Amino acid sequence: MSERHLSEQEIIRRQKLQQLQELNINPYPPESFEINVTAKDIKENYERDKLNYKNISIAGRILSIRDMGKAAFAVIQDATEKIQLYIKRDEICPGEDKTLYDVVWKKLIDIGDIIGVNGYVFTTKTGEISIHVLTFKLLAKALKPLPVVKVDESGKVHDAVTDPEFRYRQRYVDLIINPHVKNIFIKRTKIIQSIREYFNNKGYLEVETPVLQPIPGGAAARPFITHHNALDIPLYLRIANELYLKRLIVGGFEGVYEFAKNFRNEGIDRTHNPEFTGLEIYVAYKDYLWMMEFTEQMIEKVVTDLYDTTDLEVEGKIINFKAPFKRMTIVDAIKEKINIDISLCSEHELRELCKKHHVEVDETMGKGKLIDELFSALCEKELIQPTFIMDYPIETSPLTKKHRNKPGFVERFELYINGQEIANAYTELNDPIDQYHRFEEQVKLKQKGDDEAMYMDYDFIRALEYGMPPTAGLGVGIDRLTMLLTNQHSIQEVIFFPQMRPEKISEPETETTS
RNA sequence: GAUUCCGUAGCUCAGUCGGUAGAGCAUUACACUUUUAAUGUAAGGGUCCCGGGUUCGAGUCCCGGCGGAAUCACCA
Repeated sequence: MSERHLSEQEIIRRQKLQQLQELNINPYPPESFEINVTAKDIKENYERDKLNYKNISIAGRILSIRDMGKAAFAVIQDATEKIQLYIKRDEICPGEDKTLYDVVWKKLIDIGDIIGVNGYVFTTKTGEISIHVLTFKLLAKALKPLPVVKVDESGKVHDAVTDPEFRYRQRYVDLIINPHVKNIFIKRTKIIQSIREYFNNKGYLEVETPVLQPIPGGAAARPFITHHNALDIPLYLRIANELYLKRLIVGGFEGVYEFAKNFRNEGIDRTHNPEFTGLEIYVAYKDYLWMMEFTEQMIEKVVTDLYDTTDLEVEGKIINFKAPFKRMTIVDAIKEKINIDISLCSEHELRELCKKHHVEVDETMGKGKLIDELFSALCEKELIQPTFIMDYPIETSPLTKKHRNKPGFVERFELYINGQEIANAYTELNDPIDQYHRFEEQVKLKQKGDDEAMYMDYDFIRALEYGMPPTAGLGVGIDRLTMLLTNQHSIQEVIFFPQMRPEKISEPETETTS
């Protein structure tokens, strides 16, 4: 066991812990502390209904203390809000013994400690709704000092902890001291709840499908690989759940969806985390045109549930989420930019176009990929208002049904908002023979060295051979959608514990064991 | 993976030309019965991210590493 390096303040707090125990105060009591009110409730309703707040019980974490001789003020924060406490020595210590105030409160209670209090609500002479404390109880002693963030009269925040490394590694502290952070995550949950409600109201079934998959399918991405000892086989963490949900459509469910943690073994940046949340939904007897309406209504509902409006300011731009959204084919989107119909271009001409517009290409890229690159470079960033981009080239969409009247293209759309891809949807390919050939193409790509090409999945083909009804499917990146709807620039701000390099724990010098 | 920037007290940050390590908050002690960035007086607190190099002397300059951020690349 190595001795942990403790700061001066940490040593003092450990000494206080001992002193508390010597006073027969358990710093970590086991029993429940019953509360009957929240800080938010008090702040919102006390003025209207003062009689209801004569005998309250509330618990929270101490954020600041202002001792003033024989009385003191403190601020505690519960799950909802901050609220001020007023503590008078002679009220919490009515007898001769003033230990509880002079020693326990003034010496042994610190910022960061969690306490429960009983008392009544009143308004101070400066007009702040506060709790007049009659009794208090220590519920948990904090051994590490909490960073103190102060807000002045004008609302300006002083000494805010903004260091991203500190905030992400110690998110628990971030959530305590940066109230807006908590709000982002509450919104994230509301977004998911809103979507779930939308689906459930339509009678679709929420399901669970495997995270550990013998063949990682449904997307083009490098998987994480692991090993199952008992079966002695490799297993992959899912990169998508698409193929399993479609198997359920084959099985007779007519609407299934899943909020799925997916895993991709790729770079980490502002918009990518190795594990992220995808939502996928499949609805039988529908096509991608139906799915477009379904999607825009879903997005409009989510925004309205969240903000009671359909206009949102994101990165300084007003985005209007009122359905219907603009629709445009990928061919038209590019034509609008460079006045060339790329559906008429040969692969060689596409390559020249890419060069002309400084789009990096390599030999392995086919027609579909080149069109995709052109679109990304020329159009993507400018799609600020919600826009469906439709009818993608077939090469990059191996799970999508061929377009009903455009050879070489598929029935696929992506929804772009604020220059970001938010959703991706198809009329699903349900022709088992076509699907088999598409997989074969992917396998060829894999053999050429494309480590993101898809694997052949014979069981999925077998499922399709039993017959899958015509189906529309949709995938939504929940993290990206949350970023958009909470106006956050980085995915790390919408994931509680974003992936980071492990902290290096400096080991003190130890004797090498033989 | 490339480039740029950053790393100093528990937190937020200064640190000049290379010359004994600084402030505010927090902490400790004392005072103070309606304060609110409470106040007043005093005190303690440092692996200047790590390792080399240059130098009489390095928080500061150079090289390497570690960690983080941004941009780019990659990720349809």
